[in-house]
Amino acid sequence: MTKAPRTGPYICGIDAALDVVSGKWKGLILWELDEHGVRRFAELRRGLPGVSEKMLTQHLREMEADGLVRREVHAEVPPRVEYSLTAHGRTLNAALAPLGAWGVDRIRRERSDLVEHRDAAVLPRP
Amino acid sequence: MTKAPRTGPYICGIDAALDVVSGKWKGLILWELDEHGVRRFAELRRGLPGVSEKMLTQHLREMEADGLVRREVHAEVPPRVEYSLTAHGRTLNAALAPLGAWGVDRIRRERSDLVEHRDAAVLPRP
DNA sequence: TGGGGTACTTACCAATTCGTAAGTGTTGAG
DNA sequence: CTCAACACTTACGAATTGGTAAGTACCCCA
Repeated sequence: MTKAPRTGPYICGIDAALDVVSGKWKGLILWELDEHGVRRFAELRRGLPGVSEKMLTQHLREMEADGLVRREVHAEVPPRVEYSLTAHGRTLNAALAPLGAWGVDRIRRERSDLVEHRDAAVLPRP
Repeated sequence: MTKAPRTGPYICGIDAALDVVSGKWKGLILWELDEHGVRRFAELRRGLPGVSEKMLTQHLREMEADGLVRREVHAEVPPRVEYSLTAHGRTLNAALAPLGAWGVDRIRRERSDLVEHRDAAVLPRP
């Protein structure tokens, strides 16, 4: 089933913002769409390694309902659906930038603190 | 039980940052501690209306393990435990500020869009 | 003697979130 | 004729997350 529509008002701005961003892939979806401008479903799928079709559609629908993502269906065959950010979605991405910077900094700290830690490389995207 | 230690590396900074902030009350805890500097357990409890003791301790322990919160126990009776932000925690709060501003803006939009909407007032804290 | 305040912990349960796998219907390529 | 690609939807179940309630141990105040 889809996401519960959140009962009760928000307590603060962070609360409201985290409500639309939390979801296993939403941050990445935002990033992909901001990077490429327009993406088709299968392109997003390939861009987010490990995502399932179910979660991708579910997240995209929620983000559309939240006014972050625009969904354009072209009545063709095979079907073509294009996703892009709305103006509101782009402002969210901008607001997330400092948090992303904080995150990469944190990753850096972790990797220098921990000695026993030689796994896969991290792509330092914002 | 407590939180699973997250398998696999982070994909990007947002990913890493959201990992430490997501949790029903963590944003509010950060805000409370930043606002007051130092808070005792019961003070935090009173500051977060609706939180249970279990969730509060659980979140505080996780945030301590993540290096965001400092916990000082004073060997007195009755017990006194003081919580405050570390430097790292304060930088996180700074990085969250734009997101908070985005959130209040979003709340404002919502409330002017929706007509049938006359419930409790929202405290517009950052 | 009884109640409230301090800071928790534990057990159990409910709700939410995520993953896996399969099915849908059409088209073009081999 | 068969299979892949497109963009999904549905059913089921596991994992994670959060809520409720009770118990702990000690003290102060009335």
